[in-house]
Amino acid sequence: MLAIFAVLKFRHMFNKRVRIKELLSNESANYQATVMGWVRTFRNSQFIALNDGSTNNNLQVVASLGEFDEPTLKRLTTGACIKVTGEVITSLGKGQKVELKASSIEILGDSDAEKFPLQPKKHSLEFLREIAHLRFKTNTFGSVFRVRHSLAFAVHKFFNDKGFVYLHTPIITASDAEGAGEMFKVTTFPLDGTAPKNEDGSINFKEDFFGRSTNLTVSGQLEGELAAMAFSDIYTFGPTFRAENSNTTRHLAEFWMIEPEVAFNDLEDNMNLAEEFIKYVIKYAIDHNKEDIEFLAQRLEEEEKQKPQNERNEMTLMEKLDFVVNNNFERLTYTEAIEILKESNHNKKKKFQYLIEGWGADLQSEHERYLVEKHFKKPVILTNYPKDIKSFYMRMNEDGKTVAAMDILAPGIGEIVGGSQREERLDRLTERMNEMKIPAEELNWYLDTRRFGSCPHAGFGLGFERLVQFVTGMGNIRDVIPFPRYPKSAEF
RNA sequence: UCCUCCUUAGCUCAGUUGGUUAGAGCAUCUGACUGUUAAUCAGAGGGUCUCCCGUUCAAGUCGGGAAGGGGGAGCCA
Repeated sequence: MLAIFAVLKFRHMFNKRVRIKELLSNESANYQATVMGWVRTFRNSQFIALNDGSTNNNLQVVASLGEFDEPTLKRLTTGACIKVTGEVITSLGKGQKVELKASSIEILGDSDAEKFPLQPKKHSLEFLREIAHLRFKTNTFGSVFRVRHSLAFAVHKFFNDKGFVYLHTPIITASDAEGAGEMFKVTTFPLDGTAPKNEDGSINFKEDFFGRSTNLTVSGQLEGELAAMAFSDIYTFGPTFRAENSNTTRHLAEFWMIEPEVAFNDLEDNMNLAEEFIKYVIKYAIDHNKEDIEFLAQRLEEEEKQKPQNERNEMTLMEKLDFVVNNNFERLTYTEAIEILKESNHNKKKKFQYLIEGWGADLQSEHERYLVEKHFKKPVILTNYPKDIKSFYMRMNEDGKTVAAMDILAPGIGEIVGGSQREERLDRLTERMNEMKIPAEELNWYLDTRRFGSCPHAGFGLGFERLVQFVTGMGNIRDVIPFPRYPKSAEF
């Protein structure tokens, strides 16, 4: 037994390192340790600020004068990767409690200081976006992506703890009838015009890889409903794709979506689930990534100082998150929202670009922002929208005019959740599909849910990147996904 | 896709009514110093002013077009 342990121990020699986060949180001193990481700065030919991505806090490595040769010291440039062994001691300087007094320094990877684009100074987010393959090495993106990880983990923990089944819905789909947006085509046909054609000149997809026209998914909802009709409680969490020519701070062509679907839930259950879910994952991030969120909050505060007084946020990032976790979301119907907007001074003084005149129109983002940021100053759940501005699968209300839909609007980013109670009555559903010219034959499999043991059910979709934006305070959605895809951009 | 603003050194930005050799801070390099905290001090190198066309004796500066980027809108998550 002992021998086995010894072998295992030696086999992992190279990785017998201490993470910097652990080393710094353990305040004891006077022990030997090995660390590996990347040089942030090298000051005074003696002090290396070393970072390994476990935290934004750097470990101060001391290379005492005269103990290391000049060629080695020359290679301690910003960005270089090194392995250091030495003694952890109580720091002789003031900026940190402990530091590592190096006895050996090994250069694992050089970094040419004249060519390495990251410097020990502030960079603009636009510049870092151009070098997205290197931006993980900065404090801001270190924090953003550690928070993103925590939120993703919390998503699974929340649903798993509630007994939901995590369902993997297909990324390549055949249905293009959902109307959720423009789709990316998936084909193995050549693009030089030689693809097989039908007599009328259209492409003959019968000869394509799947024997039919296929696309990248825009939503896993319809497939999710199939599984909810058997498991009762399911959720999906995966990539979705929209080929819309959207150039905004809150749209991506490739983004991750969370879509729970729950049998026997009505609209109110659905709202309760969504609200509980959002609060849970935010709380999880606060509890597990306090340092990162505080760093991002400070970054945001400095950014805010550049803005004129009236455009600044009243709350800090941490206050905003605490507020969301500890307060109920405001719930009101579309009809009530229209009344509030119509009677608002903003509307009467004609400050809206699109004035609210009556019932039935879709809300513009200026209206959503007014409700969330000016009127209620908290997240808002809007329900029971006019049927004409919503999807075919949403459940018709008794009034025959509205559907059991709900949108959750968050301060700063707008719509974060879109959901509904689904239309479980086959006759009503097919009627709506006819009205909206949705080809029922193509969705026969979907309609089977209503033919064989249909039941009331509800679900929602939550844009994961918008959630990450909300929690990190990042203004542009392109900065909360590692490798953003958007019109004219698919680098890395 | 529409509206709007921007593009000058590796980065962040100045650049006057069009006028000689286009500047600063940071970064980089060289040297000094050595318990520093985005170290400090001294010096040096670094520019096809995004590209194309035009107006002019003369364009970084004015006009037109293109490309790229930011912000806003629409579509939505």
